[in-house]
Amino acid sequence: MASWREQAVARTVDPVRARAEKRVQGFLDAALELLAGESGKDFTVQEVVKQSGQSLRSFYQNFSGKHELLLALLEESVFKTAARLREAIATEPDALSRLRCFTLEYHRLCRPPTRPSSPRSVEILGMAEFAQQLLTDDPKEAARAFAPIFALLEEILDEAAADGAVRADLDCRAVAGAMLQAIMFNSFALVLSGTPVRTRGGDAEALWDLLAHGLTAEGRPVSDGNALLRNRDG
Amino acid sequence: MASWREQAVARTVDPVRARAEKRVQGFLDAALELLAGESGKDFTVQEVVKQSGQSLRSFYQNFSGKHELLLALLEESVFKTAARLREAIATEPDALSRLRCFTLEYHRLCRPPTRPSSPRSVEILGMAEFAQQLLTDDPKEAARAFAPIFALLEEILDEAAADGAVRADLDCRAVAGAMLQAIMFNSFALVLSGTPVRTRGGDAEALWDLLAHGLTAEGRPVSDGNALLRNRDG
DNA sequence: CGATCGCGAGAACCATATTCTCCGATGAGG
DNA sequence: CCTCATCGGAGAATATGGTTCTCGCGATCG
Repeated sequence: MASWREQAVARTVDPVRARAEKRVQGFLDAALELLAGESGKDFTVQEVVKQSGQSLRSFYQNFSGKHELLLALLEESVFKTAARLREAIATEPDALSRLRCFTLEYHRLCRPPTRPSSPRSVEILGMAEFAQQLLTDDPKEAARAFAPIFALLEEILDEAAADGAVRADLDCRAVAGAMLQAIMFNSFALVLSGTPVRTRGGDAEALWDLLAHGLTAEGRPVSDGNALLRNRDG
Repeated sequence: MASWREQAVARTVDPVRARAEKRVQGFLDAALELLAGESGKDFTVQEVVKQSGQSLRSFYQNFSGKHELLLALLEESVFKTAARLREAIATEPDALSRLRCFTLEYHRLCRPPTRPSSPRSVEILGMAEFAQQLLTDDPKEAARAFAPIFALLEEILDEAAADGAVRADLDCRAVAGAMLQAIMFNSFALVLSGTPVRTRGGDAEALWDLLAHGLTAEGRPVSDGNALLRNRDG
């Protein structure tokens, strides 16, 4: 085989690729800094370029456009988040507890920081708008981007179903989708109900309660951990 | 009282206002046509102007900007939708049936038409993106815009709670918010689960099943009407 | 009749994404 | 060391879409 040719090519190509990836990472980091900054989302390509100390041309050489940058950020964010969630649920004893833990923790990660100075809780935040756009404009890409978290949740659901912790007749795939969207966009629910931005607390538990009593076989006890639901006038 | 002065003023102002409202309606109708057209959302202000046969200046005289046009469209759409839902649930015998009917019907209205040639099912469709933006950028306005539908759902929930058809410890306001967002953005759930665009059918019932078993007291029978849930590999 | 106002036509302006053009630096080959 | 090609930096140019401004005509009102 003529692998010597490949080798020769590789010798020139590899360093180039390495530099390219460093550049890409530079843009990604710059974008993250801007997301973390007070300007929040709505950063412009020019800002990313300036922040990264690189050039506009470099940007469009490494990314086909802003869209691709955002997609890369989203995928990175989802990947890290999935890893973090895996850690978080690792210590839970049974499938139902893991399910609850997943719900509460992911809900927390999808929430804007209570203190604006919170330590870079997640980078997803500014991505929310883009994520929504992707979900409507490019379902295929969106599904791929969220696959890590989705797979994790589906795993847990399958376990729970196998354990008999949740109803056996559930379509785990469909339910995982419903749960993910319910958790990610729970803030919409709060807004729709006119809940002022404070009075935040217990909403994760309320969501879990709603989901759990929909997931749990009728007579079965539920690992609530608390009963924070209160009546409207209470 | 100096109502004669108001009268005098009114005599000049009223026709002006009337013409203004006709103009506004013209822009609204034009926008709806564009939404219905194949170009779908993403219409530009210029297109609306051209379609309406009016002038750009008129537009910015009647609307403070594109944002306000979209807001008006959304409010109109929500209002009509709420009315339609009220009709739809009117014939249902009990609160729980009304709840189920509301869920299925609103889900249907929030769904892109299965046949692209469906008779202008709802105008909300193209508004989805704007609605999301409003929900994140201007919670107060968003809550106001969706108030008609929200109020309707809360009514039904209160009735259901009074009837003992759903758990008594539910915070109806919070649950209404969660239900609305779950229904409106159920398409996100399908996308996240990687469901291809076909295979659509039964997802409204699946959602209702999930919600109902979370809303219904444990041992209580549920007005399912069907049991379309199937296992993933089924 | 004349002044005022509404509004059509469209140019002008601004912000952003995207592309293009020029040019210097760097590194390989002679 | 010299030469040349490629990489990539700086930033001008272009495209699009929202928003504002200017002009002028015609209707309406006093």
